[in-house]
Amino acid sequence: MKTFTHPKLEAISLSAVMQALADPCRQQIVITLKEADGRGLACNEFELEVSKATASHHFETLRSAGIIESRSEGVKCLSSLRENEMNERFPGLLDLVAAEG
Amino acid sequence: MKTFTHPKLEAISLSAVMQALADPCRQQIVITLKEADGRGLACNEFELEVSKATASHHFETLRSAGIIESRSEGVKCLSSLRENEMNERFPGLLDLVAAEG
DNA sequence: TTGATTGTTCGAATTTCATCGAAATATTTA
DNA sequence: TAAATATTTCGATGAAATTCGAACAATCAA
Repeated sequence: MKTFTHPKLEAISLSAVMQALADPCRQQIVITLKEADGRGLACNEFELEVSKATASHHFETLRSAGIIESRSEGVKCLSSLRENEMNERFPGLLDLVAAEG
Repeated sequence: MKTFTHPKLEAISLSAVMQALADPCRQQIVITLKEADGRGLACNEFELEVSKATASHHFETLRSAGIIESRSEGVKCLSSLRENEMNERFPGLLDLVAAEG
């Protein structure tokens, strides 16, 4: 069973977050997660036009930047937005991304 | 006399803006411009720890992303934030950067 | 236990990015 | 006109990011 690590709120850097959110594929992930409204989504619930290896990389990028959190559940990996924390650290930022969807 | 081109408001993309703002050196430029409160600043008024060639590249990146505008004045190049336009297109985004300063 | 499903990790190819020194350009000043 | 100043452009380099296929690992279902 794979476990994921997530940075603490204070350790989240603007540079890493901006970098992560600059990619259209990762923006799409954030938009889809926002629509899911807190429910954790598995990788195949995102309509991404990249290989699973690439998708996995994008989730890792968003996770290490502090934007999403992931947990294993059975054979799946459920991801969700760290929306409250992101709004505390960078108010309004996720909304800007969602507004592009 | 060098003239600069600036993208129209509608042509400003979130990806390009995020990408531009992900770099610490460019964040510093934005912070300094915000403090200048609308006054155009020449390159040497920023305390950047990079060569002039690199600095020029960073200004170009911010310019083509739509974040700053530049104009030649004599031998200098004065840059300023496109703050009103950025606040219209991506409300609050520049403030998030400034808050890191 | 065999197979199907889900996702990660590895290794490699390609592209993009940050950086610099040197040369070029434009403007002002002497 | 020559020198000084401010910045861009060029060409190169090394580092980082994106992408993929293939191999691997874990779980579930038959």
